[in-house]
Amino acid sequence: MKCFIHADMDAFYASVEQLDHPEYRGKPVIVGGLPGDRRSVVSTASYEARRYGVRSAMPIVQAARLCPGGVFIRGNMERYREKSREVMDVFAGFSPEVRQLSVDEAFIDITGTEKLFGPPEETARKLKRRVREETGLTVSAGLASNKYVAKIASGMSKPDGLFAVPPGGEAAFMLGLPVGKIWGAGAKTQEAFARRGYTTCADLHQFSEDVLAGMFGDSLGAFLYRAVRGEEAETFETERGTHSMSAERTFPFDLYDEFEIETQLFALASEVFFRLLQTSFQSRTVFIKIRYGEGFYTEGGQETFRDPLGTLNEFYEKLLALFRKKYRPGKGVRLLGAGAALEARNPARQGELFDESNEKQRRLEQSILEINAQFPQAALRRGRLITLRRR
DNA sequence: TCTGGGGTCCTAGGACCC
DNA sequence: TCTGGGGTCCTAGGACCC
Repeated sequence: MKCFIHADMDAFYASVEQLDHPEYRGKPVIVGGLPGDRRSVVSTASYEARRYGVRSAMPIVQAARLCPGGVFIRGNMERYREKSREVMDVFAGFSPEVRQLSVDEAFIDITGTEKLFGPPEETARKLKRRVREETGLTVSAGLASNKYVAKIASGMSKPDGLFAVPPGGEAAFMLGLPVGKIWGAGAKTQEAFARRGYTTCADLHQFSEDVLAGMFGDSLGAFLYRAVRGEEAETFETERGTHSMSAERTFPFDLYDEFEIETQLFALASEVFFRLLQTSFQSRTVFIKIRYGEGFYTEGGQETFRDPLGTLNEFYEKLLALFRKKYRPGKGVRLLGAGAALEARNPARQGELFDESNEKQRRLEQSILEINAQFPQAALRRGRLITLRRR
């Protein structure tokens, strides 16, 4: 019998802030932006802040109205990632099979670890204690015979709880839940449930897989059929790798000036390209994203080329061409994004990356990358960005 | 109350090939 | 001389997750 823990940190970013700043403990902490930050949203609200109605994804200005006395913090991803590594190290002490889902949660396969840590519930309690002792943070745990049910169970126990679904009790556990608890059915699917009058998993359980597929499409239908029965989600069974890399920025005020927009595009291209250089991937596909202030309307464009990208300059030129093709002049740009689809580097064609014409440019870009890595504060970038900073 | 940033996966249509 | 069918790659858009 398989046995999994889903471990999910409680209000992770806010908890790290309260750990690092004892004066914030017991206070409503809101990570995501300062009260005056236009267009920022709440990333994490501490449980104290949730009592005021503050929630993730809520605009910061709204959070500031609900909780004027709150401690507002923009956030420090570097620090959260560092803390995340500490937590994951603790998990690794309980099983070699740890599957990290995001910065603050993971599945831990504890199948067959009874001799080392005792029965599953005891193991989960030990894990929670170890996380608290070694990192100063609390974690909620769900325990079940498969990852999907463990994931839902951990959500039932927040904060700092433990919820165990007994083996064989998976379907009964799911059937008692409202459709809102189905992980993988978001706002749109919830609306579709509501239109049809479905409120609990039991309402969905009465349908065959074919009927669900007819209502929701083959893929979602098959997923829902399994989910309400407490069966493993197939997406958890396939190992997934990195397929793309991107950066995007929402501007406090819409941009209208084309030079400024293109300068921002260059900044995004630099970010992505230098991150790309630090991986073992190459890219032949670039993409952009434009969101207009008017109507919150978003459109994208992408293009695939025969040969992999060689230089930042080349990446930027390709993004710029796409942008000029898509952009509707005169419209205010709210958000701009740039990215690249990744593929394994082809060693046979490696030589082409270093062809004559690109070699000088590549060396220059590589040294900029190295200097930036060594002296982050130096921020050595191309002239175009320096111009941007002065404006 | 206007709605972040970084990702993955799915769908649907068109091009192209056999 | 009326236009099959399956596989694969590409593009655009959307749903969903934390």
